[in-house]
Amino acid sequence: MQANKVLIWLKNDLRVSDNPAFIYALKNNLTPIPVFIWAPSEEKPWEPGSATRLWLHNSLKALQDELQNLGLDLIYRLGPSQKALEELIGETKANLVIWNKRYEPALLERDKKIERALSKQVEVKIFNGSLLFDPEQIKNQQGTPFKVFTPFYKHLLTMVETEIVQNYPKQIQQFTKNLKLDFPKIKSLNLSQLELLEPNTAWQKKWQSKMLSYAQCGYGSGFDLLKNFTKKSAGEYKELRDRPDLVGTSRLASHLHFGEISPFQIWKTAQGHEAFTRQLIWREFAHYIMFHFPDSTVNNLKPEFDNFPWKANKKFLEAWKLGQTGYPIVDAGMRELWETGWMHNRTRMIVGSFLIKDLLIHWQEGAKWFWDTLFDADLANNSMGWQWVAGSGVDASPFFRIFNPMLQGAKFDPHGAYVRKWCPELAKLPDEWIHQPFDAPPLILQSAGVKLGDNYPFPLVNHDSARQEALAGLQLTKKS
DNA sequence: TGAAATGTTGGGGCG
DNA sequence: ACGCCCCAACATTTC
Repeated sequence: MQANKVLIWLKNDLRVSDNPAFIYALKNNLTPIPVFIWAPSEEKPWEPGSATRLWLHNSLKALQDELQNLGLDLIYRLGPSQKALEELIGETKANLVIWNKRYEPALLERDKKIERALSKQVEVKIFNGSLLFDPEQIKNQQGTPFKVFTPFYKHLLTMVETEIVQNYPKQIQQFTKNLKLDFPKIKSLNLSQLELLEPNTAWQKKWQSKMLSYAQCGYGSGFDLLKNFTKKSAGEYKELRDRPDLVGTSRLASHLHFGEISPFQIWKTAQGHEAFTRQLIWREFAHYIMFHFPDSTVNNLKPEFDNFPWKANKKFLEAWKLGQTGYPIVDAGMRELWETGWMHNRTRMIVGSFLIKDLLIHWQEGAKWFWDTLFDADLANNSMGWQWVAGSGVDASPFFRIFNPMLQGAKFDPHGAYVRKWCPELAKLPDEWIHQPFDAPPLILQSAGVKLGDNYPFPLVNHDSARQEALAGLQLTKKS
């Protein structure tokens, strides 16, 4: 007897293990037909950025291999998503369509429409494959959404324990033994026909090939990363995670974002390393806030910040993007991002504070740049991170908490190794001046080969006076 | 998941 | 010996 066929509409769940949609199909002896549909315009206003496309291309390639080992093909189509799905239903005679949710506001809305439309002809099932808990499940005692992290965290901790004990592990291997697959012939585009890698200019092409060398995609490399991290670094995570000059973080963010690995798998594997697993709950919190406050990806959660006298200084913004602000720790971070598609979390906070509170540029500009250049660009995390730094979000850092780039540098990059790596023109400066070349005696600069205004820029602004200006601007938000 | 400004304390130098 | 000042070290408040 032929098994019934089920369309699995893949999104940011590019794995087979612990993937609720695949598990459902295999548990019920259905032949899964995995489909990926490229429809970037449906994600507006946050269409996939440049780094996202590169990672996605490679991640799909990795998944395709993984699926082929199971005897499955990955079908590629172009959007509109609804049309593509309806055509596939016709071609495959599938009577069930399933997918794992995405929580971005535009996609939640799109998928609701598609669910309504498809339900007229087939059964539709929707799972959560990317969060420990669906944001809809979680309410405080008053029945309203949590707005502060700590109570949210405590609330989730108890739920996570129960959930893991009851439902984990959900490895696909349990189900593949009895697979009797008869995968149908269906026409599909090639991955390259999706044109995820279509640079417009020569420099984009160069940027791409450089960036691709940093993109180790797929379930396998993600899981290796996790295992190594748990074995070697997780114990020191609490002490080292704030040190951009050392390797102290897991670097799992992009794997998690694209669903190459599930949050449960990470939780389970890293269990007991509280400082680390706590970060997973921050990710939950970010998605939770985005779900309950969908316009927080574009608007201040605290509306009084609309009154802040932001500056639209293109020159400053460009200098920030390229790592030419004259503040070494800021420039090192921005150059690391541009070069590798990743930036250390501590440096993300420093460059964010600098853009907002020293250059007085709106956090949306920073969010857009990160969105385009980060491999791990994730709408929930990105929006929460930037609103946190700006002080305009829920449970955010207060605006007046302004990072001093020299002190942050001295504290978290004490020997300047991080700065020396990404700003080689400063490499010969002694530790004492590495985070503030503009204060160094001329002779020291000279012997280190640093020529301010020539091979390294003068500071765009003076931190002390910029800070005063930011605090004055804060007063304006309190009026009216 | 700051930093600066301001306040307090206590030890030591010194008249 | 004593009071006074200085200032480092630490604590508290403020932005």
